[in-house]
Amino acid sequence: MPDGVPKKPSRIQMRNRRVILDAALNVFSQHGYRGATLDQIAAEAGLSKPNILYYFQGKEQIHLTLLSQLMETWLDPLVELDADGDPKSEILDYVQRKLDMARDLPRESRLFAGEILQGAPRIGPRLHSELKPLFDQKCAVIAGWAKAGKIADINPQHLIFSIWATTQHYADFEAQVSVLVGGDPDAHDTASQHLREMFGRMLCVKD
Amino acid sequence: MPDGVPKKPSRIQMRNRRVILDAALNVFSQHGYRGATLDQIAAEAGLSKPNILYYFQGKEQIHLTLLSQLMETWLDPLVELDADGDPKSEILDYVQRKLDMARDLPRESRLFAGEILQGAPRIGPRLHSELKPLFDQKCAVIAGWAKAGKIADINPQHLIFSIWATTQHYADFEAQVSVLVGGDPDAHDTASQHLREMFGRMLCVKD
DNA sequence: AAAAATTTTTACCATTTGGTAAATCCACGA
DNA sequence: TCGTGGATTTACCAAATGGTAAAAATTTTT
Repeated sequence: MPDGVPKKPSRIQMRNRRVILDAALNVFSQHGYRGATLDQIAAEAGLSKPNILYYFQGKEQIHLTLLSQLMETWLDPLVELDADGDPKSEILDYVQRKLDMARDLPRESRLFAGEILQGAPRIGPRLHSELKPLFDQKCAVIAGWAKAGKIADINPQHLIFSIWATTQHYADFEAQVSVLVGGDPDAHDTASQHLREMFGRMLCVKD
Repeated sequence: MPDGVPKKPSRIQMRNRRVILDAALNVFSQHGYRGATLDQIAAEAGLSKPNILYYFQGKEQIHLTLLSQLMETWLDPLVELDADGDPKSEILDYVQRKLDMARDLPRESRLFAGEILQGAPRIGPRLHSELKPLFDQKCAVIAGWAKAGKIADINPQHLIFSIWATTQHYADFEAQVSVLVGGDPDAHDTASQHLREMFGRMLCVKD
């Protein structure tokens, strides 16, 4: 048998790994890294603690696996921002994709927020190696649009920060948002309309 | 001696309480509630753990004291939003005050963010009793300005959310921001200019 | 200075928590 | 059906953690 080549995971392995990661996402996103316990994760997954540790080397590895998987999903909307598309609608569509993600993946959003809030102790390196290059590239695209007069002359970096901040706010600060605008079933659409209006105006080229 | 009337705290009590709360703010804001330990707080404060517990009933009370004190500071910029002032500059000044707070009180911002991120388990009641009434009141003020044609017809609730999100982002996501725009000494001014531009455009009454 | 009150330290304790060793269970191919 | 390797449980453990009791030290009051 060739060494170093892991054999393909069995059906049970596939299922349990997924179950554990899903349970861990619930617990980590709600309580943060140190606030989460293996017992909680095990209970949520319907498995025993030693059984969890049969599939993952430890608590940190579970957390790291989640963050790694998340990275790709998280950057995807920005990857899709097309330099050859219509500038204004490219950016507004990006806003919409991020807002939809905050609605559809609030646990992931909070997991990421918690990690950054604590100084990115575990995902820091990937911010440099993965996020930074993509960010710089897309900033250059936006700067190009601005220079060409296709959109207003704004600061691309801070524009992206504002998009991240406003969209993720609805997931990360949901506890506060729900207190202040509780029970509105159309909340997502209202937010979408508001952000479209805001960033639409921001990008308009003034005469 | 009259019962229930606490005598005034001594000089030592005043000093140590302040020292402990400052140390706790450092630790809680960096590691979150459960991630923080009394030993860490004690070390940071330069006191022994039992001595900490001589001044506060327990870990939770320290955290709660911090959040309580923070509430006032946190709402202050919004309190100052004046219904009788010039609408556009009132709002832009509010943005500026919030951004300055993110720069000057990043620990407080992260403490608050961490609490909300985890579902506001300890400060939840105060969101209802203190934040909500103020929020509703100021939303009404802004709605009045919009109705009177003094500013664009925007959604006041989501406008405030966007202001909170964009300003606090610089404190709460500082680990990410510093990776992406590292080492710019004028970062705060650049952000200020960007937000002025963005919210200024947002509020302009279109013809 | 002596007494009283407050502050600090020393020495603990019970529980929680991440993790391990080894025995047992079980699915599945020969 | 029986053996085998993967999957699961049982029974632990050491360290960390929030917290306490009581003695000792220090400050304040008389």
